Parts: sequence; C-alpha cells; structure tokens
Amino acid sequence: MKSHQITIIDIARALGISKSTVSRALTGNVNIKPETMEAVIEMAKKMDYQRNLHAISLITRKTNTVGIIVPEFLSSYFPKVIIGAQAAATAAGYHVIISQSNETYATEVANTQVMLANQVDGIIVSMTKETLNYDHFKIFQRKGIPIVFFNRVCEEMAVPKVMVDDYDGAFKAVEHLLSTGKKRIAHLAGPNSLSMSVKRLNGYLDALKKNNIPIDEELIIPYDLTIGKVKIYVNHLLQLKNPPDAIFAVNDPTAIETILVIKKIGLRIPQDIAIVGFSNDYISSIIEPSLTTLSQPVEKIGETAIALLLDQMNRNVSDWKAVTKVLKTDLVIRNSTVASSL
Amino acid sequence: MKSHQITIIDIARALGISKSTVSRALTGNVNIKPETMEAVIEMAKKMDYQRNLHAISLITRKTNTVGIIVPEFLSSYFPKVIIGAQAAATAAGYHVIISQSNETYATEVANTQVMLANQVDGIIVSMTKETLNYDHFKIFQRKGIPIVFFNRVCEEMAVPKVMVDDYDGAFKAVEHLLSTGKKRIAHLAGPNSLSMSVKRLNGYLDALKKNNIPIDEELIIPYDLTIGKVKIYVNHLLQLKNPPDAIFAVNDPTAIETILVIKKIGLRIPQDIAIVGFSNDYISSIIEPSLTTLSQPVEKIGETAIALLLDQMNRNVSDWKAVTKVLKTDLVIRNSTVASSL
DNA sequence: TTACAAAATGGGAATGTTCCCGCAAAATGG
DNA sequence: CCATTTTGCGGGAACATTCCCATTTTGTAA
Repeated sequence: MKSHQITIIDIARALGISKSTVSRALTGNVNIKPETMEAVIEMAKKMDYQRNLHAISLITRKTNTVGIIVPEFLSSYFPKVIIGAQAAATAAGYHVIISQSNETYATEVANTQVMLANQVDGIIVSMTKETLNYDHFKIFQRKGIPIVFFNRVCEEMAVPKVMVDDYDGAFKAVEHLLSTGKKRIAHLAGPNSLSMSVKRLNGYLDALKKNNIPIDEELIIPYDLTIGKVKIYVNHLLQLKNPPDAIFAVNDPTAIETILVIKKIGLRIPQDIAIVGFSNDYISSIIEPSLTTLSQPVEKIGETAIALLLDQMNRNVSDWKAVTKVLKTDLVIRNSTVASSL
Repeated sequence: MKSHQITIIDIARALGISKSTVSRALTGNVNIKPETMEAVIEMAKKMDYQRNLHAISLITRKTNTVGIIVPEFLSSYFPKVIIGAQAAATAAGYHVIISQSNETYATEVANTQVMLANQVDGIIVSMTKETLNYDHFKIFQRKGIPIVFFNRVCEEMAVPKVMVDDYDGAFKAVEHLLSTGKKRIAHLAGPNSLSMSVKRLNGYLDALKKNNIPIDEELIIPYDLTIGKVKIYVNHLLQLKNPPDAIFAVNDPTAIETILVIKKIGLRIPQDIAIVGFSNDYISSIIEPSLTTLSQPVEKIGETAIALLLDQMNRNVSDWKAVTKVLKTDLVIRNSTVASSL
C-alpha cells in the first residue's frame, strides 16, 4: 500500500559512496569533506529524502520530542501555555507533540501511553480534574523520563512543578472585595482533587480571617468545574437567608457563567453582588460588566515548564531536582467589582 | 543517561520462551496458547514493559498515528475541530499528534516535517493565512501519505477537503442584513490567499447583486486577519463620505473587535450600524450586543476530516478519491443585527 | 621522498520489533 | 495405532539509521 521509502542507502548508491558517509553528511557532525556533504544534501533534496525518525530514535534512544498533555482546549488558558511551551521547545531544538485529555482520566492515561510509545524525551502535564491515581505518571519516573507538572500539579510526586501563587492570588482577590466594602463573600471553589483549588480556598479563608470576617461554610461551594452547574449554585447562594454580596469564583469560565446568571436574574453587578474570577481569559475583558480577575503569566508558565524539563533531561536520573517555580499573579480590577465611572 | 529499556527479549528470557512467542502474545493475533499469552501479558505488566512504537513502525511501515496541523489555538474554532477529530481517530484505533503553526508559514513547514519524520499514516490540515506555496504538502502526496484539508483548504491540490459552505453562509448573512433594512453593507474580508475568504466575498457580492444593491469597492476591505488592524479599518469605514450601516466581518474575532471599536466610538448597534460575524465562537453569545453569526458544525468538521482520511488510508494510492464535503452553516440571529426586545 | 598524523570513508554490529519459514508437538481421522 | 493436519513455538532476516572500528586517502613536516 505504501510506496518504497527513500533511505540513505538509496542516496549512497546514487552517489557511489557508503551509507556511513551519507549518514555523516546528513547529521553533519564530524569528519566529512564539504563537497561530499554538499553532494549528499543536494541528492537528498532531489530524491525527496526524509529521515526516518523511528530508525534514528531506535538507535540513539532519543527522539528530540517532548510531549504536552493538557486537560482541555476550550478556555484560552492551555492553548496559550502551549504557545509558550512550543516556542521554548523549538528554540532548544525539540519537537512538540500535544494531546488533550478532555478532562477525563481514561483519556489522560491513554495519552500518557501514546507519549511513552512514542518514546518522548520528557513531558509536561497539567492533570484532569478527575485524576486521583497517579500511576500512569509514575511510570515516567521509573523509566527515567523527566516529567514536569504545571498549573494542576500532582502533590505526591517529587518532580519539578510550575504554578502560580494560587494562595496569594485568592488572598488578593478577597482583600480587594473587602476593600470595596463587601462583607459576605462566597466562594465557588474547585474540586479538592486539584491542589490549586485547595490553595485558592486557603487564600480565601486566610484573607477573611485576617480581616476578622467570620467564615460561613454555607458560602463555600466546592464543585466539579462543570459549567452547567454554576447556575444551580449561584441560585442557591442567592436564596440563602443571608445571601452573599460578592462571589469569588475559582476560575474565569465559572465567573463568566456567574455573571450571566446574575444578569439574567436582574441583580446589579457590582452594586448588589460583585464577582472576581481567576486567570484573565480573553473573554473577561469583553463581557459586560468586564470581569475583575487575576492574570496569570500564561506563556511564561509554558516556557518555564519546558525550561525545567530540559534541565532535568540534561541531568542524570540520580541528579534530578524537584524544584517548584511559583509565578505571581496580578489582580486586574474591572467593572465586576468596581462600577464603571461612565 | 537513560536506563535500559525493557524489551520483549527480557520478557522472553524471564519466561524461558522465544521473543517470537512474546511478540505473538502481545499482538494477540495468531496461533498462541491462551496460557502462554496470559503469562506473557502478566509478565509484561509486572516488568513495566512498554512497546517501542519506533521499532514496530520501522518494520510494519505503519504508525497508527494521524497528524493534525492547525494555524492557531486562540479562537475556540480549531480546538473544537480537534476535539471532534480526536474522538473519531481514537474510535478507529488511531493516535493523534497535534501541532499548531502560529499562523506562520515557516512553522507550518517545520510542522509538516515533524509529521513526516514521525511517519504519520496521514494528516489533516488547515493552512496558515500566509501559506502560498504548497510544496510541503505535496510531498505527502508523492510519498503516498493521505492528506485532507479542512476549513482553509488548498485549491490547487486534488485531495479530500472538508469545508463549510462559505459562499452560502455569507450570502445568508448579507440577505439577513438587507432584510433588517440595511442598505450599505461593508465587508471586512480575509486575505485572498485563503479560498475561504474569496468564497465569503463572493457570497457577499452575489447577495448584493441579487438584491440590486450597487457594489461599492470602498466598502470592501481585505485584510490579513491581524486583529489589531480592525480598529484602523473600522475607523476608516466610518469616516467615509457615505459610511456603511452594516459590517459583515469575515470571522468572529474580527466581528468582536469591530463591536468593541464601534461601542467605544459611541454608535448604537444595530441601529446605527449592524454587525455579522462568521463561526459562532463561544464569546459571540457573551458579548453585548450579542453577535449575529454563522454557526459551523465544528466537531463534525473534525470528524468528517478524519473519516475522509481513514477512507483514503484504506485505499491504494491509485484509487485515491478527492472528494470535497461541504457542510452547511446556520445563521444565528442575535442583537448585533436585531435590537433586543427588552 | 619518507614517515606519520589527520581527515575522510567504508563495513558491520546494534537498536526492538514483526514476519516468514521451518520444525516439533498435539490433535484429528481412518 | 499410524498418517495427516493443525497448532504452537523458535530462529533468523528485515526495517533505517547510527556508532564504533578499520581502512584508505590526504596533508604536513623532516
């Protein structure tokens, strides 16, 4: 079904030289006469030669490829991280293969297998919200393939991680709400399986404590990040005897959905209820009222993850370092917490 | 640096059988005693064995992997197509590797080389807006590797294509604007390099002709899809002696940006100027006024592209068929053309 | 010119797997 | 119970390339 693949042997035969020489010319590293090299390269181009990475990686035990596994593609967050990561990887001479897990554990496991089977030299991963078992990641460690987590990290694995300061971001968000005079701040929290959720929750709690605001468990709603459920929870919050005057959402999609629900109900934002998100998705500046949120250095996250990965790849397994880089977030104040001056 | 890889030979040795038998057990196709097979599979799991796809594809000349190349990740369009494509590919037993070209020709060429080097069994592609030379795609044809275009297709190559009916969509958009009483409809067109742009332009032109509206070249602005430039063009249009009362934008990001610019200027949408986009990105329903646009069956596009690819892969090169599937768009009418009844 | 080093090339093993072929063992039929 | 078929398994070639070692060619200094 497939036509004959052009190999270095074909080139060698065409030029009357050996395959070793062709190989040397093509990899261009050592002891090769410039004219020979030129002739080989020209012939290769002429014959539509394409090197077979499988054969190369079979013998070199290296693929010059790094894998990226993300939970989803729908928010602008992960695509932007990928752009940063891809740029950094390309600059270092690595190819990138990407796969997305659709927020499901089974797909994530399958994706790790694809990466393993493709013999990637390393991977960077952000987990799905479902992932509770980490065996499929631990295989990489056992095999000596570096793995770096970003954003949604696996706490129990001693590997490099790139995160933003979720605690600090949440803390800033809540203090900002308090500074605008809000007293009852609800939190639409993420699932406990993600350490990010827990950290944001802790930032929320500590900001309240520091400002002597009593914590009301009723106002804290952990949910599974399924956008459709936001409506239920927001309605529930608003029907409390003592409803909140602000909502801090665990991420931007949730906050956006919250705004839509509240607008439909007819409450004024931010006068009746203020809203803060997390991540500064593109849409946050577009929606009305525009969303106050914490901007994350997304491309930097991707770059940093790759940098840590490359560092790890250049070390011996025995010399691996499980550094954790924490990047800062910036509070972007918009009209969902401070009424427009217009 | 890398630890020893577990091979079928290790398993064979551990069980005191031959590598051929292990291979048979693992691929599970023919003439193998059930107990032997079980023992092999168990031992493989116990030893953390991972098959080496490179060795397999080297000999089988097949990788069970299809490649996806898209121009960008930032709009929700391509990520959604990928979700559909990935689902279809997985269902057929194929892995997927994704790469994004950042809308630059050079990256696209590099991406095709990664795909070739990885010996993918086929690729689906949507081109960058810069791509004018198609040699890097023609290589696939010459090598007998099926290629399917979607959305942004290469007209001069006789290969399968999946598109939406751009002409029809544009036609519907313009007729809708006319039906709301608009008379001077401008078109923020895409670059001529993309046939999609040309088709949308033709739909626009024919809808005007059919309704006896004179065509004013002044109102047609082809641009390169760089969002930052929208502001310049919109301002230019509004400063014309005889400014437009509606703008049909070539895609949603452009339309969204147009809305933002016009809102800043202070004109009323749709009363002073109506706006229509193309694709129905998520953000289109969120922005105020919400955007009238043409929804595309995004996931279906991905599925269809993979279906055509698989069909092609199951044929002999001599039997390839260059079918073109055209999917319909739906006009979604929102407040950017019809004032809210509230 | 000779001797020797350096540069350029060739040959063959190795990478991990599948596939083909051959052989032994088990199963089947008369 | 023997002949024949089927089933299960082992051995070795093949895939495309790199790498090591050996060999040839070229260059340089005495």
